[in-house]
Amino acid sequence: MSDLLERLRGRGWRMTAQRRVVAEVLNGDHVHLTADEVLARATARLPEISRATVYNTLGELVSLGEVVEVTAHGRAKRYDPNAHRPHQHLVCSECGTIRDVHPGGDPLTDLPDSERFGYTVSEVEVTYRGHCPDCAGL
Amino acid sequence: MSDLLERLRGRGWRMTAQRRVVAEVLNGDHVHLTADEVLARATARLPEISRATVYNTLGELVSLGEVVEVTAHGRAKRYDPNAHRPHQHLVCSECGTIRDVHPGGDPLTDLPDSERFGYTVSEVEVTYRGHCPDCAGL
DNA sequence: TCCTACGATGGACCTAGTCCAAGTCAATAC
DNA sequence: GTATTGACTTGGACTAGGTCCATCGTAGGA
Ligand SMILES: [Mn+2]
Ligand SMILES: [Mn+2]
Ligand SMILES: [Zn+2]
Ligand SMILES: [Zn+2]
Repeated sequence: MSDLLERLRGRGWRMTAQRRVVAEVLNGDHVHLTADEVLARATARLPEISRATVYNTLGELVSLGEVVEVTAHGRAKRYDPNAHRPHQHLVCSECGTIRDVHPGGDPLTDLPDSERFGYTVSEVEVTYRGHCPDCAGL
Repeated sequence: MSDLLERLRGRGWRMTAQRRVVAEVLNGDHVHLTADEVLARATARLPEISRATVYNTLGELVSLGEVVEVTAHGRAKRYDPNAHRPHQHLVCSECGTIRDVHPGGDPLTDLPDSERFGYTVSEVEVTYRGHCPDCAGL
């Protein structure tokens, strides 16, 4: 969405061509790209963009809460712009394909106080793993 | 436990000094070591053991289901010998300390069929993140 | 005791990601 | 419009975590 760019400008983000293309590449709702995939797509629009800038920009978007990092069992992290609707992920352990899933209820509240050991718990990441229809005929 | 070694021998595992020390190092219930930590402790007992062997052995223990891998947001994987009692993890995002937690119920059944998209879902990993008591005074 | 297939070794290699000194430019001020 | 400047970008070196492989060693069966 271009209102992502609006929001960022409103937060005092200095708008550069590089940041714009990274934000554009992440446009959409079922996007789970690796940093290298973001780089490839950004390079198609702005050939001189560098890897370091892609990593910097992704890191900033994450700390602004506009993008969430999805960690994937030994593979490269994926960057998910769908940060405003909480959801979880279903990953094919064969080919790595990711689907968004929305189980009911907040998994954070499933953790009773007696199991928190004085921690301030602020986040929970749930990853379901299995085989996608394509990989099922293993 | 030494009955881990028993079980492994029963499965036809060829018993070597290296495999024995790796299994011994992983002895215990609240153990979440990285491969490098396993290597360091194994080296203390058997100085000539190699990094490759530690990785090989950990990989085998994982595929035998005797150890589970815990992935940790950009840090090194951790190896958890507590594979027979299902549990989840609470991680301090500051210092990386891990606690075992046992929320009630099977999180796998929380995912309705309508949210499975034809996948054969076999596994779920839940990671709670927050600050441990020591790191709370940030 | 001998044999051999399975396991161990160490060093090269790889991928994902971080860091840095130097150059560039967006935004503000005039 | 021009000057200024600190924030942003760059490419390449660097690191951590992990894999691969040719060769050597040995556990366990005959
Ligand atoms: Mn998602
Ligand atoms: Mn554990
Ligand atoms: Zn698949
Ligand atoms: Zn901590």
